[in-house]
Amino acid sequence: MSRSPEPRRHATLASLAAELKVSRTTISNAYNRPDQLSAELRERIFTAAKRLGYPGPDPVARSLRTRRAGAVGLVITEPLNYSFSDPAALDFVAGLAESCEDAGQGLLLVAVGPNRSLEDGSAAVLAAGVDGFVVYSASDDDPYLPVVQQRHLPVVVVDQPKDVPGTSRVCIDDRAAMRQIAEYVLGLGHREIGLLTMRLGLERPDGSRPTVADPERLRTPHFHVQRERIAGVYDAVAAAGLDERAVTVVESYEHLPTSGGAAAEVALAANPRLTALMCTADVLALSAMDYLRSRGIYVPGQMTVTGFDGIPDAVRRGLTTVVQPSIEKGRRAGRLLHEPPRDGLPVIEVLDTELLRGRTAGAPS
Amino acid sequence: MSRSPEPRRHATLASLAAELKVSRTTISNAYNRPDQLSAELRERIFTAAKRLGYPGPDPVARSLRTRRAGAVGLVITEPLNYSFSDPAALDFVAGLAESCEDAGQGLLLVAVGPNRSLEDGSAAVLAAGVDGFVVYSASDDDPYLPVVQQRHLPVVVVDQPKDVPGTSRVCIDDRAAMRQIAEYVLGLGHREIGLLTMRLGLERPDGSRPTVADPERLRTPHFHVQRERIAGVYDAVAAAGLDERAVTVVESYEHLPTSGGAAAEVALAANPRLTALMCTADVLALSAMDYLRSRGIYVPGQMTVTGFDGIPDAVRRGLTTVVQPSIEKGRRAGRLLHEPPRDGLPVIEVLDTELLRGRTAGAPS
DNA sequence: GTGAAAGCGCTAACAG
DNA sequence: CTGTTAGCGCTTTCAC
Repeated sequence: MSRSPEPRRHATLASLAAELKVSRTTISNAYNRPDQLSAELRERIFTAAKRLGYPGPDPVARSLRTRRAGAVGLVITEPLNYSFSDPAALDFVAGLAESCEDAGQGLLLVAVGPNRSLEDGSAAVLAAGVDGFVVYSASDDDPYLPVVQQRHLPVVVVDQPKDVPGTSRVCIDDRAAMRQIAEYVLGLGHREIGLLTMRLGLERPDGSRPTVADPERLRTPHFHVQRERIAGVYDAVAAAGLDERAVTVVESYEHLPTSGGAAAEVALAANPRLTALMCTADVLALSAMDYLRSRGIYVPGQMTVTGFDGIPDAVRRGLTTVVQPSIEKGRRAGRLLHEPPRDGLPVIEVLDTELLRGRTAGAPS
Repeated sequence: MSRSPEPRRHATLASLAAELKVSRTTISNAYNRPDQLSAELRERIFTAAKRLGYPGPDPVARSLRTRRAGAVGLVITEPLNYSFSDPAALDFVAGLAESCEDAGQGLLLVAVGPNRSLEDGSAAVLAAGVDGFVVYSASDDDPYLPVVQQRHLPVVVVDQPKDVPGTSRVCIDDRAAMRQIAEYVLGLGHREIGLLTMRLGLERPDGSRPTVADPERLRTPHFHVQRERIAGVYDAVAAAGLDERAVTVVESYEHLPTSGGAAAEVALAANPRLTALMCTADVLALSAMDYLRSRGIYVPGQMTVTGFDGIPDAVRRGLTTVVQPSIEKGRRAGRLLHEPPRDGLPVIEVLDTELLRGRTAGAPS
């Protein structure tokens, strides 16, 4: 395989300088400070570079010298197929990517996932050539967060965990938003409500069937977001003067297209008198709707269903839900890293949500 | 803001070595070759590291030394909202991410996009600290490809462009797959076919309304994949002994949820006798179906609709389409980078596709 | 405009 | 098991 003038070994800034008999500074300037040398010389340098196959200053060496990597690390602990199948998470990533793009920064997906051991994942965090991290929706006891913090780089947390000292966060008021939609549902007259939620803890208990969560479990401190959303429902229930037992919480451990249906089934089995199924995520609600339809249960006539997130699919299908600005979350997280507040103090940005009154909630039959 | 024992400036391997009065090698070994020193010493080092806030060897410096960045660069020229709204593209990214994760490599989304100038985008490619690149579905004249090649790193191209010398590629046989589904449609008896396709060129002509593509345009060499799929239809048409004019090609420049409907409208206006709408992407087909329904045109009774990709939504809605293994494409692309063939020769991997006979194709009315 | 000197923080031989 | 010696390829004062 003979190619065109293959460079001896590998062209470097120094070899180029030697070839042209100019100083390394001059070559560096040609790439980084065009105004520091004559246009002709610059041209001559670029020509020689092309001839020698010199691709320009080595990014890694430059990073070492300038102490800037030009990239942001994104740490998502959830399995990738979780995140890539949840439109809300995806929108977040898209927003973050957009913001990075605008700032000319790369976005590095850090190889942290359930396929890998904690050790490997930590190594990946430690080995990431980035200027800062975004940690997306981690559980309160996420093992990677300490590792991220160990890097002493700027960090922005999205959604959860709450209360990471010295760290900025972008989030919504999950509790208030959920309370609002719960009040709406209660206002319609529902008194027996199923609440379908994502897993509340990092561990995956027995198998993977959804289970009814007992009050004990509802208090365990893991996923702050789910907890807050559940708390929002209880807030509304209490405000309406109802008993806590009006709510049947079902926890789904998996994140499949059918998970919501499975959870709905469990909820209805646990309490056949339910007239409303509230869900902490649209994907759950849509799946639950599919299930209900397959069972010939009419929505909203026989069953009210609500979601959370406001993903396009849900909006299209008229789901009554809470719309949260997922893309904007991503953008904000990026901006917090790219243009940190002057005073260097951590910031908490709480974004607005909106109750979307769709066609899936009505009075109980 | 007074913190706990804040390190003087910034702990480094050298400062740790000095502190502990051991050689730098020993510290390095503690992190990279645990078997090269006693367990106690290693422990002692880690303890001191924690105390000084030393996060372990600097990734960038290590990369410079080892000549490995531990990350793969992904170059997608399409606008991000394109890619993030196309489930097939997304599946590809998920597959690639999965493969990177398994290999312990990061995945760097390179800031190349329409928001940025060619110059900025090139700079991003040149500045990416990666060990190789994946270029996803670029047009034949994509301006970033030469820049990627300039880096002299391993490159894997996905789908297109074809014929990049010395570069491996993962793809499917678009032409044969499309021919197959076209033959199926023709076999049902259709003789006037609308073919809805994504944009064929990099530029965006007048505005953004879909347009009927003239034969001239069909020959312009830009997006190889679209071209091949169109060619597959013409193959089938020719094999059936029909005239080329049996096909009305409509090109959509945008990539919105409604683009397929808009293209369908244009196609039907151009030739009201159409009995089938074939699409080069499921997203187009699904949107076209929505449009048809809104116009009271029944599928497949009054209009046959077919897609391409086999995205979950399409499968769920019973679309007749070609299923391609998007996730596997991503995995393969990653593997080609992580475990390159021994002989170093470029490889072309052609993945299998499958015709899915759904519920949206029938005999013409 | 250009060059010389001094590292950025680390790892990889190779000796001891 | 530990230390010594050399850089990896680049940018950045600071003189000239």
